[in-house]
Amino acid sequence: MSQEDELLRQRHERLAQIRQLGFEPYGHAFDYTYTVPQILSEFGSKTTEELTGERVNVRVAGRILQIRRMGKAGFLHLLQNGEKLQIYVRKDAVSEKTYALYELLDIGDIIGITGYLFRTKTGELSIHVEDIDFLSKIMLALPEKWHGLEDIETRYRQRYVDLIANPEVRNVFVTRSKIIASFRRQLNERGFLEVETPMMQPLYGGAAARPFVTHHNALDIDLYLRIAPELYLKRLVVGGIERVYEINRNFRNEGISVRHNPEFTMLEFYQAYTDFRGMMELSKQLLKQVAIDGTGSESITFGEGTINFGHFREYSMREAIIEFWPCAEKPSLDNLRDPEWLGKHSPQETPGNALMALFEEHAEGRLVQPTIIYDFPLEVSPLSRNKPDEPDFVERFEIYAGGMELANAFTELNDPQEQRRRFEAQLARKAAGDQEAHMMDEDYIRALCYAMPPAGGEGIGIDRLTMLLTGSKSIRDVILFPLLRPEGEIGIANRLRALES
RNA sequence: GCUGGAGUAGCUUAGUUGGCAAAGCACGUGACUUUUAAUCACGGGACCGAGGGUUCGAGUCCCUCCUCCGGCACCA
Repeated sequence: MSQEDELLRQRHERLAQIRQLGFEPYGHAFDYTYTVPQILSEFGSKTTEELTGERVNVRVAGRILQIRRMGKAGFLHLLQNGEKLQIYVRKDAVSEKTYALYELLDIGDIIGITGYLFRTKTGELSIHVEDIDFLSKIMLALPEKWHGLEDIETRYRQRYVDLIANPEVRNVFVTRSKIIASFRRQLNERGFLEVETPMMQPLYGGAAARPFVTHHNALDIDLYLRIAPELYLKRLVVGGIERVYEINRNFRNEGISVRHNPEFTMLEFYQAYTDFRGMMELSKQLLKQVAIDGTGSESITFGEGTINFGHFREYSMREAIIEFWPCAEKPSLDNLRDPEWLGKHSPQETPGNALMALFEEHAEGRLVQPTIIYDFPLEVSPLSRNKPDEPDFVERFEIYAGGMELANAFTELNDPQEQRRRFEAQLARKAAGDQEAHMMDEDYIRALCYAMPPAGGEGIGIDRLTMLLTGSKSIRDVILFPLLRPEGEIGIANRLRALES
């Protein structure tokens, strides 16, 4: 018999013994008076004398992480909400039935404890157990206590085991939640309305990306999972929702990397009567406060250095290319304005695309400290307003930190004629084979024909920001269930069935 | 898609030039009523990712495939 089948059989047998003792091992409520973290924060500083002077009775539930049995007594560690508390069971302090249950407990079982707080000889705050409720039975073996679960594939596939074996993983997702809560609070305080717009769209747009396609049976139409909410949110600005935001998933049918997951979370917000300069100011305020709310400080450690969200450098795209040019003979601003020079230094088909490619090649990865890059070429910005004094460029900026693009913002294009021309240019690119070119969205143009107020808009990648604020090197570490290939036969159903026969 | 690396017991790992697959934790039995990776004794547990091949003999060498990780490409 294999090890795993042997363990299953042992635990199946123990389940029967627990039932024989009169415990119902699944699905009944347990009224606790404290959680483990509450006990630790409330009584963690109490002395032995204080705890014995005024006895503190508690009822606590949790998962057994460790058992140290010593004859007619034993110590267990309970895990709840990412924190551990020791409990102490001794034969002469509990009923015969409770002690019999204690002897059947496995690491990983979930139990409820009734008892009182005390400190052990070595000073550890613990619960002196008076009664045990059995709440749920583990059937499989947890990873070992010292190294925990290290296999990356298992950690992602079985995040539930990862969270038990590596309790610190929980902190990443606590921080992620704080980041999102901070954006919500800050935007709500500024009068922004949170909305939800379609994730399944008959036409996709608002970004350059290939979509996922799905099908609605009753209507018999193909739908696209959205690559961005942008065009819907701007329809709402037309409709008079002058400050609007959405925090939700985007789906892009492209490669996977340490910075890319096919579904990812984006904050997009739009504000009427401002422009990209206004969005810059707002971004700085939002990001600084999010860093504080998420980590307690505007300055965070990332890799070997620190990143300070209290200060943002600013370069035009051309300045950044010059600043970070890899060799001593740097190009001049005039070089970067010269289509011929750009054509010689990049295989891209247009000067704007060439400039963008040079920026991404030389500058992007080196923008570790929060940096605002502004002045984007028109060709890579189909939804941004032109710069009045330089019509081949647009009023757009991106924010980089930790060598990654975090945010993208611009003065929204609200001229329907110009928007029509931009869509037509995209259609031409699509006809020429660009699979990521935009589609013509006539309803969106119709909306602009009802007049959209001038507005600034911005998108912030929540996953990447979470990476920075939690020191995570891979986007998979900030997504609970990152996309992996299907696992294949697991076989647990067959093994459970075999236990019953 | 291209390219480098990894896959050995439930977990974490070792495995020499090709020669009987090891260890710690976990598990089982026994001892132990304040332990801290508890301790002590004994025991069970592996189709070495899958499939082929070379060989008297393959965890080890060769081929194909699967999964994961990193890089490139694509993208935010």
